[in-house]
Amino acid sequence: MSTAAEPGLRERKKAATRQALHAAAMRLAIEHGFDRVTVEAVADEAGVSRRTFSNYFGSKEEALLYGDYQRIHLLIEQVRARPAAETPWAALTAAAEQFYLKLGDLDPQWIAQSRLVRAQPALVAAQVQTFAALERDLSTEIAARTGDDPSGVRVRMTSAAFLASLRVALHIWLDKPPGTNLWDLVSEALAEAGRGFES
Amino acid sequence: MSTAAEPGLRERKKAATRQALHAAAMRLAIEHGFDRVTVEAVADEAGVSRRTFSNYFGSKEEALLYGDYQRIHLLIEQVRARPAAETPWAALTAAAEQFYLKLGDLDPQWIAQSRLVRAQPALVAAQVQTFAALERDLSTEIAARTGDDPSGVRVRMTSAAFLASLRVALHIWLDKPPGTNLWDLVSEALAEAGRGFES
DNA sequence: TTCTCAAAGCGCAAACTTGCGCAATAGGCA
DNA sequence: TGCCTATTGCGCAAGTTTGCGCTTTGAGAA
Repeated sequence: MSTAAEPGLRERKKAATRQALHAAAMRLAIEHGFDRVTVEAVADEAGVSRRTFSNYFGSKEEALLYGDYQRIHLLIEQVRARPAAETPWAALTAAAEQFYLKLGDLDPQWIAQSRLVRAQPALVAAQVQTFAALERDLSTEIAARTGDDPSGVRVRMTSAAFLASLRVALHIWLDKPPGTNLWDLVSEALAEAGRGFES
Repeated sequence: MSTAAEPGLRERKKAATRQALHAAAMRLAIEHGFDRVTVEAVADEAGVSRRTFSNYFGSKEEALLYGDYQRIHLLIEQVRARPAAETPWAALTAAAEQFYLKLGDLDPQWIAQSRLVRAQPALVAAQVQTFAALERDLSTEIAARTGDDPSGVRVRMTSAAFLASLRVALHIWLDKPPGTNLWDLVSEALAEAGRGFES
C-alpha cells in the first residue's frame, strides 16, 4: 500500500484493457472520424464486449480523452518531485514547463491527427470534465506541500486556476493554425493567473 | 435585433416549455430523489413528449441545472450594467456581490431542498459543464469592456478564473453544514484569484 | 385574409448508459 | 496444493440520447 507499489497481475490486466480500449478508440476515431465510431466497434477492436467498455469508460469521449487524463495525472505527480522549498505555484509552473517542453518532442504527424479529433465540439466539452476530475488530486498534492487543508479555499482555487490555465491554453491552441507552440500559450496563461486579475 | 428586444409569441412558448421542464424536473427530484426520476416522468409532468424533452435538454442533469445556468447568465448581464470606468475584475466582483447578497433573501426552505438535490455527485460533475458553457459569453462581455480580443489569453483567463471562483465556492459550500453563508466563500475565492497565485 | 416557409412537437429506430446477477478467475490462506 | 473470496467480464433489461422524417403552427409576404 505504498505510494506506487507492486502492480499485481490483476491490476496489470486491467490497465492493459483500459489502454487497449483507449488506443482502439483513438485509432478508429483518427481513421473514420469521431462520430462514425460506435462503442461496439471500439470494444470489438480491443477484444472485449460492449458491456466491458462501459465498465472502463462512461462514454466514447472519456475513452478518447483518457490519454489527456493520464498525461495531466503524470504532470501532477511530477509536482511532487519538485523541491520542497518551492512555493506551490513555483512548483506547478516548473512542473508544467518541463512537462510541455518534453511534449514538443512528439511525432508531429500524430499531433496533427489527434488535433483534428480533439477539435470535435463534443470532446472540447468533455475535456472540461477531465480537468475537473483532477482538481481533487491536485489539491491533495498542493496541500501536502504546505500542510494546509486540501478543502480550503486557497488550495482549491490554486488547483482550479492551474488546471484552468492548461485548459484555456489548450482551447485557444486548438483554434490556432497547426504548428502553434502550446507551451507559449500555457506559459502566458499561467503568468496571468500568477499575477492575479484585480489589476 | 437590439440587445434584448421583442420576445415574439413563438419564443415565449419555447421559453415557457423550457421553464416548465426545468420546474417539473426540480419538483420531481425534490419529491422523489434525483435518481428515481425518469425523463418520461418529467416530460409527462410538463405536458410534452420525451422526444421534446431531449430537444430542450441533453440530459436530466442539464434540466435540473438550468436554474443555475439562468442565474449565472443573469449575473453576467449585470456585469454590463457596471460603470464603464471600472476595471473588468472590479466590475465582476461588484456584480457578484450584489448578485449573491440578493440571493440570500430566498426562501430558506427552498434553498435547503435544492441543496440536497445539488449535492448529488452526478450534478456536481455536470455543474462544471454549466459554468464552462458560460465562459464564452463572459469573455465577450469582458472584451467589450476593454476593447480586447475575446479570444485573447488574458480575457479568457479572467473569465475562467471568475467562473472558477464561483464554482469552487459553490462546491465547498455544498460540503459545509446548512446555513453556511455562500457569499463569504465566493468573496474569499474571488479575493484569491484577484491577488494571484504566485506569491 | 391567405399563402408560404421555417421552426417546433413528436414518433421511430439505432446507439449508448447503467444496475443486476451469474460465471470465470486472480490472489490470499490453510 | 487446494479452498475462499473479491474482482472482473459480460449478458440482459430498463432507461436515455440522437438522427431522421412527418405533421402542426407561428410569422412574415402577397
